[in-house]
Amino acid sequence: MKNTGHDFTAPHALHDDLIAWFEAHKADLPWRRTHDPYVIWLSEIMLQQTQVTTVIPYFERFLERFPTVHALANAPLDDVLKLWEGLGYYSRARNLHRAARMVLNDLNGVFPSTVNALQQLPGVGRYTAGAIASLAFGLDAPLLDGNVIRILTRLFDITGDVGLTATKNTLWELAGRLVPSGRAGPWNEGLMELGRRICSPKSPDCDRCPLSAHCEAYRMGTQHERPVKRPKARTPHYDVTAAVIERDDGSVLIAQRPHDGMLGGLWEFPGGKREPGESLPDCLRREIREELGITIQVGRQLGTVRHAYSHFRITLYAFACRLVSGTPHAIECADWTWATLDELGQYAFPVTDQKIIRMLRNGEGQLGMDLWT
DNA sequence: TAACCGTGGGA
DNA sequence: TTCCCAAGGTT
Repeated sequence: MKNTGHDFTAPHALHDDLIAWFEAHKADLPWRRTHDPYVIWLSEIMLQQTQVTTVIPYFERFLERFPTVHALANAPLDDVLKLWEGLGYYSRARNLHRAARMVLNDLNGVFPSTVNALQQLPGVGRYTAGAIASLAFGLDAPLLDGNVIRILTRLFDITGDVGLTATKNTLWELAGRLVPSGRAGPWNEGLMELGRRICSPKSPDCDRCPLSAHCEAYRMGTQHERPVKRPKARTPHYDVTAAVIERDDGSVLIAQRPHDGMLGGLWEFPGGKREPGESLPDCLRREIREELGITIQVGRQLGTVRHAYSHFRITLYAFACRLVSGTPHAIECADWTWATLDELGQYAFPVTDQKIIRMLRNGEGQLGMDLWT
């Protein structure tokens, strides 16, 4: 164990300074109006790798539609994904739904109330378990997220690479020793609020920081160099095609992605990644044949969408297409259907396909007879 | 362990 | 434009 030279088992000005600042400056966030473990749980899942301002409208809509864990467990997964549409990391929605059913079926509807029991729920890791335990149940549990990592590496001027397990273990151990008995909730939440508003990654506002007197990095002038992390590799780029296959009645064909993997369970215009040397129409015809077992004619290009995912970038080329032969049947997709432009709103789409839909609605990509003349 | 998993905002 | 980053978890 690394000796930080501090004894945090006794009351310490660090705790009082942070909690006093938090009580004076904390924002009025929707999930701070309750201790309902279901509500805290929902907020923590949504807040994983997602900023507060992004989460708020999703949180409000979700809670209105699913006010209790019972309501969530009894809903179809497709309804949950629709409410998650655009929020990203969709495995969170699938795990949330599965966990709700576990609470109902395996735990008699009683939400788990210990760190270990919470961590048994799918989608709940060490951080989220600590957050629910301390914020909903008032337990003396630590948590370690990006904010707390930043604050602790600065407070104690920790130079280890935070991507390494050894450094993470040190930080978890430190976070555990720092939790003030009986005040874990405001302490943990105060750390995250401080990290978000004052101890920011690029431009920490040390002049307004209630902890600057305790901060070793501030004393040494190294706050901009903490935390230490190794740079990540550049992301590759791919060309991707999408087919807007229109029937005579104006409906278009959409396919549901497999429930595991990227964007699992969401709907999209069928298509896929272009192989080296392959033309865009060839790519489209191949992908549609492999996905749905049909042959299409590729018409006019409707537009392009550029998008950056976590680990790669794409340029998506959307084409107007017609069915030539065959009957669609699910091969590499989970499901498929024909839908009119109005009906598309019932399905959950990734943002890229939402942009294609927007093109169609704006008339930028006019479908119909003039495609072929 | 390291790769994978989305999206939007800010510098 | 490009890069980083955000109340992480899973495999």
